Amino acid sequence: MITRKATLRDVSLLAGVSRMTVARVLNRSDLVRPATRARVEQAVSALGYVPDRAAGSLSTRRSGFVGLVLPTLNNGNFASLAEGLTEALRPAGYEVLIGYTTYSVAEEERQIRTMLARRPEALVLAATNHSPATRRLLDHQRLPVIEIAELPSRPLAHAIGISNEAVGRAAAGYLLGLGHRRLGAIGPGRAGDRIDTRGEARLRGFVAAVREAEMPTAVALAEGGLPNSYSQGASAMAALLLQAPEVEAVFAISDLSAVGALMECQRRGIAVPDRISLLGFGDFEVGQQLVPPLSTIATDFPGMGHSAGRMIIDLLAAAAAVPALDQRLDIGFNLLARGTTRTTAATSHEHRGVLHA
Amino acid sequence: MITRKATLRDVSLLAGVSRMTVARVLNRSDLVRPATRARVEQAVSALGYVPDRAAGSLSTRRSGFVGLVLPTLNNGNFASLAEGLTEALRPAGYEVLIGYTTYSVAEEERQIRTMLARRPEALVLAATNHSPATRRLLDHQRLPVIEIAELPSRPLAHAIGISNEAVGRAAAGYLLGLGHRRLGAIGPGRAGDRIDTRGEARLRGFVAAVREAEMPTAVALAEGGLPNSYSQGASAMAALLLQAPEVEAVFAISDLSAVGALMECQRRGIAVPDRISLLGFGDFEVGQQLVPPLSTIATDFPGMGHSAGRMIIDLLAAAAAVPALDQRLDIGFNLLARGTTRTTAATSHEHRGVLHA
DNA sequence: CTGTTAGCGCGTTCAC
DNA sequence: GTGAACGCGCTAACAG
Repeated sequence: MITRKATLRDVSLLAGVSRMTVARVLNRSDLVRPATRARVEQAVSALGYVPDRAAGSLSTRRSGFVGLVLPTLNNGNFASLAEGLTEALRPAGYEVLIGYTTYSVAEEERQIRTMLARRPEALVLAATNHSPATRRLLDHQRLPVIEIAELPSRPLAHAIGISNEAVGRAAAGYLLGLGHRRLGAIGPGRAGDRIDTRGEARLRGFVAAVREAEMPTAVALAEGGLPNSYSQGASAMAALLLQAPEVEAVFAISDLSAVGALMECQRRGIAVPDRISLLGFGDFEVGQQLVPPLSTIATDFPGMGHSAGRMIIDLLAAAAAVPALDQRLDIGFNLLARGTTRTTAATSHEHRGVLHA
Repeated sequence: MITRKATLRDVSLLAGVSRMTVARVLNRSDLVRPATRARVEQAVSALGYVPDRAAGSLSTRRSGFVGLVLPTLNNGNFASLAEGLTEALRPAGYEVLIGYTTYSVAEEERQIRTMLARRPEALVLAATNHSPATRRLLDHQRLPVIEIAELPSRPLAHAIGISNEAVGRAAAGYLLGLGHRRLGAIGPGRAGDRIDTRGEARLRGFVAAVREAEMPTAVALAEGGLPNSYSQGASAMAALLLQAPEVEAVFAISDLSAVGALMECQRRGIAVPDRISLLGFGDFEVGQQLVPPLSTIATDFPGMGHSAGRMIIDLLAAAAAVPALDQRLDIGFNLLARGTTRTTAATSHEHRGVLHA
């Protein structure tokens, strides 16, 4: 048994053919005689040979990688997005290289730089505020970049997602429509350069819409920095109740915090939705099971990942042709009125988000 | 502006030096005159040059990758494990390449083969039942393999984790110690070749211990296949109540199913823990916030990932020296008696898992 | 159908 | 301090 990893040459020697023939067998070219092919395949399995893609990539100039940069792995929505992207890309032979930034802009820059060294064929970014250096870096590479889960005002190139500000506005509109007059929100915390820009956009939209309706609004931010979590939702709810004891309806930037807030209400004997209506975002699975089930705003995270994958496949196939125009795909959102928001005859239970195709 | 991606040569041409000098600057060698270095650095940033690691790896024969194969991304415990591993490895310059198998043995084989083509320097596997082909494949590669989150009876090499069977036994022992006599369990479903072997090991341990105590036990498996989820826990609980209406204490294979089960009880007006004690596994964050807070068995997933990272760094550093013996690290577990299990004077609230060092 | 030649972008000698 | 030559393992292009 040889002591280093088997190479194409080892296989070719064992099979008594040239390296090129082995390569043909491996790449399913049908210009190889069955008998030769069999000898090669036997040698491959005898040696436990696995082709070295790094070497192959160097030659073909195609890495087979698509990079995905997420704020965190520990969030079901992003995990679903990653799975959707992976599944769309797998049939086309691409692998997804996942990095996470803990919501830090500086860390995003580091991650992207590290990924670029692996020569990804496309990049999917779930953050939308990038450092100037990141923007410059990306400008120099000729590779498709898709921003996802938001529709940035200053996009790098393509974007697939929703307007998080519109989500916040929809939340406000819905709660006001229910007849609530004293609104509140639970927003994401910050820590250093770690910022949940999408969450803040939802919060911004919410506050703006409430102000425009000339209603009072109170906001409590989760302490202890990101990522959003159940316990932060609970303590933010406690803070909100201190600040605005008469609050009637609360929009939580994430289901994670909404669940924590709901539990805090239960511990305090505050009836939901009778005394306080509660609305989340993200449609996390746990929300459906809670008693009462959580009202939330849903958007299709696996679908976003999948769309990004399809877009990448198209973009890469058409790369030789006309350079594509930057695309912008709004996948919309649904407000799911379940058990934590007061019901009135006046409100429908399905509120389609706007779709700018 | 050049039209292809910048290379070392492009930088060297622009800076008016040789490629070697650029390489020296990039690799922080101090044998370069400051003035030369400055010129090079300027050229690098002007071109937005990022070194090609695939080419570098080919030359150094070090990919800088560590592969991590998970059952699913959509599980907080595995996400934490991945983050722990990534953080331990980052300072040493390794990147983590994550793949997931949806609990399928065949898919694991495919994933591992794909990863091996990227020449990882080590592999961390969160599954413990591998196909014969996978075992053969791994035998041919000379690379450290760590199985994680379980201590397999037939390990490939190194292992870091817990005995999931011991977890099940501890669950049974604890519930029996509380005075419960009619026990039940909610276990993982199956679908085709998708199997949650760790979950099944916990279930096996639980059932064995109950039988040894000569008590009756009922088991309901979640329908609809993997992964485990909140809704499956709810429906499994419903099935269990049908099958064994008088059940007094239930062990759920995962907090995910435990939460679903708890909610199902709330919907049916079944008092927890007064009528039924409920115990989960995994210490998911949501459990702490629930009312009542979920009793569970906790183990340190980020810590496991971190330990694996440290082990890999050590193994790789010592690679030249003596081939290391296979290591086996039991990180133990804690039973956290919170609000969903009946309290008796006889039980302590901390039950340390056995530690076989 | 099969083999030969050249080169992908970088690191590692060794000279200068 | 700096540079030239060779090779990592593979594939593209052409020859036979």
